[in-house]
This record gives sequence, structure tokens and C-alpha cells, in this order.
Amino acid sequence: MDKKNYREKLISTATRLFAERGLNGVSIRELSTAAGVSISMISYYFEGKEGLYSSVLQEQFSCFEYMATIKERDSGPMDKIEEYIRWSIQRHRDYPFLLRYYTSELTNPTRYFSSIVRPTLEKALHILIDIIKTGIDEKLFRGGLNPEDTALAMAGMVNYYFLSTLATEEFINHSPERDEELIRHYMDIFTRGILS
Amino acid sequence: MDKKNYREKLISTATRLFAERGLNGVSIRELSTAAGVSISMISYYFEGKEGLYSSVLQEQFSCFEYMATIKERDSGPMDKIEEYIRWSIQRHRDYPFLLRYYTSELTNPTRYFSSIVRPTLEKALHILIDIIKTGIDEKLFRGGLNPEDTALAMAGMVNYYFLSTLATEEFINHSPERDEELIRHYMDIFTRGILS
DNA sequence: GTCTATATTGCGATAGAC
DNA sequence: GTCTATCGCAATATAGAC
Repeated sequence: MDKKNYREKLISTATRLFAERGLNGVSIRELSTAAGVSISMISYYFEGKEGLYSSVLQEQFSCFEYMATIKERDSGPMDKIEEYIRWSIQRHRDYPFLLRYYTSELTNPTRYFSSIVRPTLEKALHILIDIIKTGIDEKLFRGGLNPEDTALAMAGMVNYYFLSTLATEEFINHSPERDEELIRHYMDIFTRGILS
Repeated sequence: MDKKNYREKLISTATRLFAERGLNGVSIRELSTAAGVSISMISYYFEGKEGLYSSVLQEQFSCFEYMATIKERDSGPMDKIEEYIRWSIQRHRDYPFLLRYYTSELTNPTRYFSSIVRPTLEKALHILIDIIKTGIDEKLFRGGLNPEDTALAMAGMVNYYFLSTLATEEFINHSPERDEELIRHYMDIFTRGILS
């Protein structure tokens, strides 16, 4: 990244800036200056600002491919759910900007939502839904469950913990040291509920 | 709103447009045209675009005051949790743009985040956390629960259902007719878990 | 491939007429 | 209170030198 590969330098700078202030909140002037590159390089490599944004989006959402690995894993629904939660939390750690693109595209979709974001999220969610369905078929999970809502509930639990960070960091410790505790805790709530 | 009250007309138009495309995605030119008002009215009433945005934000987040009502209610933790979930879902129905401001401010905070958004969400979350704590004290909920994470899990379940709409509407029915089913279902998952 | 310089458009804000 | 007209600036994109 430091070896004067301007294309990569632009992508990494754009990933941070677009995440922090959105597509319309960053000018290519500022972006190219921050990357230490001439402004014209953006058109040269990406055919303009939007092209750069779509490249960033593509790269950020590529990590969802790992969901296929969970799907193919030779293990039961409970193990797969735990692996999903663990991977999901780790994903937020490894791609600290992904959540911004994720929520920003879901609430203010750009033209790339339908080509990049929706297909990726649909595929991931369908894998989750299938895991829940398998658990119900095997009588491991309750029969009354709606697989779709249940999958959303699980994904929501984990994602919201990170989404809320800025509003809760003063009274909830969000450091990675707590991640294992969080996994245990969310597995517990999700599988057994909160009743004693 | 139609009685030539331009101030209100600007707020309602801005609420929709800022929600759809963000603060930086809408120009005051377009906004004032859509509102059928001269562009100079924005400075006149709100001292500029950002002032208009902050008025919209203030109005959107004012509905969280209802959380105080839940807090004061003379009922047990379980009833309060159900009331929270019911109110939360209804809030998404009544304020369809709120979620956009909510997530946009959490991931790309404007200068109004710390004065308007964070205090509001902090207060609401602390009420939820206290409800969970009461339930634990009364031995109604499990002793091992972390009240903070548990409150976030509950809020996350509900909010994510609406956040995911754009990516899931083709295979999950998000119509209000399902809301009661959703409340029952999320209460079930949250209190009893998914195990049979 | 990379830069500087510039063309063109659209932005937010406001002065001043009514 | 409301409008039109306009100022000054910043936006994206690109032509052309190296």
C-alpha cells in the first residue's frame, strides 16, 4: 500500500473517508489530497468519484463470502449459529468501516445497492434462515419459530451492539477483550432466553 | 401544513428529503423548490441549511420522550419489555424516517449528534437497562445476564427488522398486519430463547 | 501514469425590492 | 414574510504538458 500504488492508496483513503462522512460528504479534492495523489487520478483509475465508491463497496462486502463456508461446514445448527455470531463480531473488528456502508446503503441506497449490497445480504440471510429451518426440522428448535424473523433477530442482536457504539461507549465497554463474553452471552439469550 | 405555514412546510419536506438522501445529498435549492417556497426562507426561518436539519432532528427524536412513560408505568419487567417492543414497532410505523436519522447519526454523526441524538438514546437505553436490572433483582430473569448487553440485544432485534427492510422485502413480509405476530414472536425469542 | 490548469456547473447565503 | 437576483466559492471532470 505504501509502494506507490496510487490505485490502492486511493481505495484505502476513500474507504475511511466515505465511511466517516458518506459519499456526498467528501470531495474528490479532499480525498485525493489526503491520499497524496493528484485529483485527476480518480477519473483515470475509477472513471470518477462514483466509480471509486463502487470499488470501495465491492471490496467491503466481499468478506460476506465467508458465509458460504459456514453453510458448508459439517456441523449442527447450534454450532453454525455460534460460528455465525463469532464470525460476525470478528468481521466488525476486521472491517471497522463495513457497518457504515452497510447501514448507509440500507437507509440511503446509492445506485450500487441493488447490484452489490442487496444480493450479498440476501445470500447471507438465506443461509441463516436455512440454518434455523434445519434446527426446527431436527426438533432442536421450537416448532413455532418463524425462521425469517428469527434469523433477523439474531443478526440484529449482534449488529446493533456495534451500531450503538457511539451512543453507548461511555457506559458500555466495547473493547475486543469482551468479545468472547459477548458471544457466550448472545448465544445464551438467543437460545435460552432471559427467563430464569 | 397546507395553510401556507412555510416554516412547517419546509420542515416536513426536509424531513423526507434529508432522510432519503442525507444532509449532504440535498441542496437547499431543490428542497425549497419541493416545498414550494423561496430558497431564502430557509435562512429566514432556520438560519441556514444546518439549522433546518437540526430542527428536523429535534422533532424526529422528540418521540423518545415516551420512554419515560414506560419507566413510570406501574407494571412488572415483563410487561414493560412488551410495552417497549410494541411502542418501538409502532414508532417505526409512525415515524418512517426516524430510522434513517438514527442510523445515519450513529455511523456518520453530524455536529448535532452530541446535543440531540446521544442524550436521547442514552436516556432511553438506561431505562431499558433498569428494567432488565429490576427483573434480575426480582429473580424473574437469570442472574448471569449482563443488563447492558441484554438491553442492546432487545433493542437490536426490533430495530434491525426495520433496518433490513430494503434488503429483505422480497422474501419477508414487512407489512403492519404482521406487527402483532412480530411482537409475540420477539417476546418469545427474547424471554424463552429458541430451544425446544 | 501523473501532474497542473481550467472549464463548467451547482452550491449556500444574502442584499434589497416589495 | 416572501421573493428575485446575484455574489463568492467549491464541486466534478478533463485537456494537455511532461
